[in-house]
Amino acid sequence: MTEKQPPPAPLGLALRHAHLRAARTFAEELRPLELENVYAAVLINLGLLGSQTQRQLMDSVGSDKSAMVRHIDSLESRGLVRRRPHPTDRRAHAVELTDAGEAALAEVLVAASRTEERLLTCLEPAERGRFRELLGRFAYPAPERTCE
Amino acid sequence: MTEKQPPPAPLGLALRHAHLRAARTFAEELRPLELENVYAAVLINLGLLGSQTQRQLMDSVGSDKSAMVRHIDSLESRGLVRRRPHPTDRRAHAVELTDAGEAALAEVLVAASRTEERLLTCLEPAERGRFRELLGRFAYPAPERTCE
DNA sequence: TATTGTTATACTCTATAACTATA
DNA sequence: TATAGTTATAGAGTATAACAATA
Repeated sequence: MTEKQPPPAPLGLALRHAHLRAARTFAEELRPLELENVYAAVLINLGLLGSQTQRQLMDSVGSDKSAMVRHIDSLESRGLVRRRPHPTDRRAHAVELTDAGEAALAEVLVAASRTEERLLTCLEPAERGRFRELLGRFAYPAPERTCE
Repeated sequence: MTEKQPPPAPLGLALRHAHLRAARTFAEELRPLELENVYAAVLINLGLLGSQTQRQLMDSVGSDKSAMVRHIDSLESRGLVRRRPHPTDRRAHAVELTDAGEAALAEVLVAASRTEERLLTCLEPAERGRFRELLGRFAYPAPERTCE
């Protein structure tokens, strides 16, 4: 096989590898909790932002709406979240953490911070904040015309 | 629903959104070619690195080995790649681009560079190289003990 | 013994579309 | 008319395991 130095990987491939690496590390850290990455992401979002509609959770977690129905079903059957009537929109559900969900979230946050610590050892301490900041703007572009 | 300012997203979630955004943009640019992202990634890798085993392609594209079998099957049935006997390892296949594959690759590279241009408009020109560099080290950590 | 590629399985996600009840 | 949530479907990916040929 040809043995060349790998040229700079295409941006999309680098993002795929970065995401795979992060997802695998997170999955390892979550294994003792018997929680999958997506479920952990839902709990984290509910913890950060409080009660959310399924629509909001879709957007913040990045799953589509039928997947989100199943995720909430699973989390609800495990007693970690509950669906409540939305106070102003009768079509929507307000999904919120139960007490068991709050407890699970605390463990998830520990797993998440251990994950980030492991992932970021690749970068110099001074670079870590810069990377997060650039990644944040790349991942969540402001809806201005500078960013289509 | 609670209306707080979103705190800095967890690293893993930001990577997921970043990858989703890139994958969707790339899929849009690839639509006229009737090629899916993974197939394009295989072609790009073959173009960059020359003939590769399926094992090598798995690693560089990030698919598992049974998925890679199907990808190569599809690309081969479209006449874009061919499997050749590996010169030194008789278990392995040397996967290489056909002439039609080289032609398709040229179009894929145009789509890829348009994609990157669109994606990176979120960042100031001066930040783009920095982001790629940090992302590259994050995604492809050197196998030293500084990076587990 | 370990690895490359192949096949098969079960499970999950994605994309799509319909449907309801609301807005 | 559009949206939130639900359900159903087909297609593709993932994870796992087995297997043959070869290292």
